[in-house]
Amino acid sequence: MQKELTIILGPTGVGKTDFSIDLAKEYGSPIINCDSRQIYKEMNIGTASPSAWQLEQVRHYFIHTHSVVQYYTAGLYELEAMELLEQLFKTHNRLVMVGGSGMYIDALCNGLDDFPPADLKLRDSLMKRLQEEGIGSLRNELRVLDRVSYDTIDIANPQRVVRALEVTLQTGRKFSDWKSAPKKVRPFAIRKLGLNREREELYERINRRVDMMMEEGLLAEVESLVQYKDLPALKTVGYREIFEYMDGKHSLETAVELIKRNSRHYAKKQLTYWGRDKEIEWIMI
RNA sequence: GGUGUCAUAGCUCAGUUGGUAGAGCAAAGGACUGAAAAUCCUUGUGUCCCCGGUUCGAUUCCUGGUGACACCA
Repeated sequence: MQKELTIILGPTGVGKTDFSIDLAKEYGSPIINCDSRQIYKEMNIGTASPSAWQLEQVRHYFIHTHSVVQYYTAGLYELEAMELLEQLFKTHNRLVMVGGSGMYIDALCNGLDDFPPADLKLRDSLMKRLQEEGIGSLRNELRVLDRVSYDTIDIANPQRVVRALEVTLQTGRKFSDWKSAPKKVRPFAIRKLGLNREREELYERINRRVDMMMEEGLLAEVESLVQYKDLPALKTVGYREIFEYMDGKHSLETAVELIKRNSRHYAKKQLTYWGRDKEIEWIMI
């Protein structure tokens, strides 16, 4: 029998968790998470992770399994998740995956090119140059070292310029050359189910959920993570705004409003990301 | 009741020495190959509160009205 992976995706707050548990029960499948923040054991309330009760219903993978102090990326996720799927498909024909991180999903479905692991020291020094010399300097260097990337990537986006330069300098091979590989073919079928709701309803759910997070103790959760506030994992909606409140940048009330707004922005950004993926079957709830 | 200030985009406000107007936020659209809940790009027509007056022309000046706020009674 053909092995099949069903991926449930959709904007934050749409109701993926409940949907995935129902489907997993129907399929007799565990749930593989592909949410880039629920992976972290330190982040619970603010990432709207499944509740303890929900976790008892179905076996979950990649929920609270990693630490924010680890450097984690879509590339590592691709490797770990593929290995897990290989194991699970030995005993299952159908598996359920759920999450909202578009890039993690793409990494799993199509694979990323085999860049070497990032050299974080090099990245830091490039970031420092970005601050001191401005983006123009880095752009010029990229134009000399890798003209194709210079012409094709979003040159206005510092993160992209730094990344292209970082790979080129680190490997001695142009970033654009690394990207030429075709998509990887997976040894199982993939079905993508996209959940969506009327925009207004989605936004109301998001706003309400943020209030609930505050009632459940989001403030205390974030306060307990101050020591990690500068790590990439903590640059996350719901955490960043409260760190800013703790720094006196705005009131707690304002922080909550900002979390709501930024969550709405995030939901919209997710929908834009998936807009071009024609493989997704959309379900309006 | 009197005096004063204000009334412009969904919100907060700027501005037009008289030639029908623009910022921030909200909102909408887009990009995306190891930071991705990240990072970046694009989009601003609205009875300029209402009636009248002056004027070639009023959102702008003037009379009156309405509403909000402040102070005085």
